[in-house]
Amino acid sequence: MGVTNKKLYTEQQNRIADTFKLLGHPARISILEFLIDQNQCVCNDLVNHIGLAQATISQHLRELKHFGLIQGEIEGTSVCYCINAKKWSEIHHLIHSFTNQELNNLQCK
Amino acid sequence: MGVTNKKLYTEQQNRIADTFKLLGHPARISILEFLIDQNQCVCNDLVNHIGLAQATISQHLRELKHFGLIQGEIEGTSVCYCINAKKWSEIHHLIHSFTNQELNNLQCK
DNA sequence: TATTTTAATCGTAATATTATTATAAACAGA
DNA sequence: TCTGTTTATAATAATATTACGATTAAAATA
Repeated sequence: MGVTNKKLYTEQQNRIADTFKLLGHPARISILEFLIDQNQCVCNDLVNHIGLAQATISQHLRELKHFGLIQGEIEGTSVCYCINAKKWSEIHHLIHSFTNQELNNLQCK
Repeated sequence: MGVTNKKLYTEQQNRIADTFKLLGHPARISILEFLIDQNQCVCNDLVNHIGLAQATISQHLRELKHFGLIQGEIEGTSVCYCINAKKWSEIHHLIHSFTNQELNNLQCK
């Protein structure tokens, strides 16, 4: 138990859920907002801005990176991160296609 | 450890993350899609449709209900669930306001 | 070369989540 | 009333997530 059985769902359902899950932590929301605002930044900027331990920020950055939502470039001793605009757009459309669904004759009687 | 310190983030960031988190499981995506498609349904319909144990479906329904995204009405021995259209719309707008943000001069050099 | 800076990773602990079976409660119908 | 149906909840187990400190690795700088 405790393990999600992905075979019960369609690929699309898993894709949507995985995307929502990635965004389902305030640290990652904060990181993304900071990146959108600042255009780019370095790991240490986020440590100072958010107030989590460096290792924790690094862990969140790794998740965002593995998903392809951000990318990092080594610049000397630091790593410059920015959002991958293509992936951001993909995610936006995927999420929008789900939340934008029309509810027709709802309301339980 | 293992506990998210919500005080590090703004109310809005927590609200957005909580919303994404709620939607971050394929069973709940599947439930919502079924409800959108069928307009309304009963717990047992979902058990048959998804293939999880009844108690597990009930647990997911409870989370969606606590969030206000669905509502249930007792009808004899069963409970008729449907989506709360107002909350669905709120969530749609909240999420959209986040994912729709413009990325200006991105790309790490 | 030695030191400092920066970020990734390892090891670990606390907590949360997901799933199950068993049980209880509420109602319908024989 | 007794029985079956339906759903919720309790108890529990497995796994995932989040956070931290310590360590490592790589590059810049003294």
